[in-house]
Amino acid sequence: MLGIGRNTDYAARVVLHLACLEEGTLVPIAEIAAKRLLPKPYTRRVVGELAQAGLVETVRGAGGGIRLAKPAAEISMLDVVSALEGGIVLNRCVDDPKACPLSVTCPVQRSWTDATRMLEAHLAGVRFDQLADGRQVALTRLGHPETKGA
Amino acid sequence: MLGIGRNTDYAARVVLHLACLEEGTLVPIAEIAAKRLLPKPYTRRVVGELAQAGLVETVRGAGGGIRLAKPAAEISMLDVVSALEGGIVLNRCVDDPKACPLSVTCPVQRSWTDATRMLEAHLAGVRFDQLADGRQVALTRLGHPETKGA
DNA sequence: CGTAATAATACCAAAACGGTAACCTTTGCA
DNA sequence: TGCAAAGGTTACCGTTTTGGTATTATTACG
Repeated sequence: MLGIGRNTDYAARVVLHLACLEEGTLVPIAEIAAKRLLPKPYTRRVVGELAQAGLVETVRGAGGGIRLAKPAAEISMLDVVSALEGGIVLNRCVDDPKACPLSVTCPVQRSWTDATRMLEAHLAGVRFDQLADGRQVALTRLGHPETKGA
Repeated sequence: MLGIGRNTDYAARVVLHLACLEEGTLVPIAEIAAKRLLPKPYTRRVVGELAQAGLVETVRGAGGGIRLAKPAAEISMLDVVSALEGGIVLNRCVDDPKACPLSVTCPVQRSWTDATRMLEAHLAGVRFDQLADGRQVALTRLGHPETKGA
C-alpha cells in the first residue's frame, strides 16, 4: 500500500498538538505522547527529526520540552512529510532521470513527475493553523481536563 | 522517501510496452524484459499480479506470451498502482478510521483522505493510450530493430 | 514427444519498519 | 551541591518488506 509510515503520522500528531496550544507553549514530549496516545520512546526520535528540520524547538533540562519553531500557519503537511519521509518521489526517475536507461523517450517519467508535483502542492496547502482551528476544546472534551496552557 | 516500489515501476513499463504494440499482439515476457531492461524472473512475478488484476492476459505454452486484457485506453496508471501496491492509502486512518483512537475529532484524517483521493483521481486520468502515443518509433530508434508486430 | 512458453513456488540476503531500552547530557531547583 | 526532570543518542530487537533468483510444474504447439 502506497502511503506514509507511522513516524510521519506521529510527527503530524505532535505538530498538531503544539499548534492547538497558545503560541510558544513548552510541552514535554512525554505529555504529548500520553495525551495523543503515542509510544513514548519512539516519539522522542520522531521529534528529533522534526527538530532537525527546523519545525520544532527543543529545550533541555528540567522544565524543558518542545514548542513550534514558527507559527503554525507557516508549517504545512508537506513540511512534516518531507522531514520524516525525506521528500516525495513517487518514482525513482522523478529525482534521477538517469535511473532508467530508457528515460530519453519515456512518457511515463513525465507522468510520475506530474503526480509528484501535484501531491506536493496539495500537501503544501494543508497548514497546521487550519487543522488546529478551535481544537483545544475538542481535546478537553475527550477526557483530558488541563491542556496546560489553554 | 514516499513512493512506489520497483515492481510497480516495472509493471508500468510492461503495460506501456504492450500498449505500444498493435492491439492484441502476444509477446513473451522474456522479450519484454530484454527490450525494457528488466530482470527477467522478477518480471514474471510482476506480470502475474498484473494478470490477477485483470489488466493482462497470459497464454501458456509454445508461441505463448502476454497481451493487454483490454484496450490501452481503458487502463490507467491507477489500475497498475492498485494492482501492484494494493491501493493508495496515504495514512492508515484513510482506510480504517478506527486505527487512531482520537479519530473522532481528528482534522488531519480528513486531510489525508483528501490527498489520497486527489492522487487517485490524477493517476486515474493517466491512460496508457496517451502514454503509448507514437512510441513504437522511439523504441526502434533506440537500437531494437524489430518490435515484432509494429 | 520435445520444446517453448507461462504459473507457482520456494528461497534468499539485505534493508526498512516500528518499537524498546539504556545511557548520556543539560538544566532548574531545593 | 546534588537530585530530578527533561531531551539527545545509540544500540538493539523481531518482523516485514523488498528486490531478486531458482526450481519445478503446467500448458500448448508442431
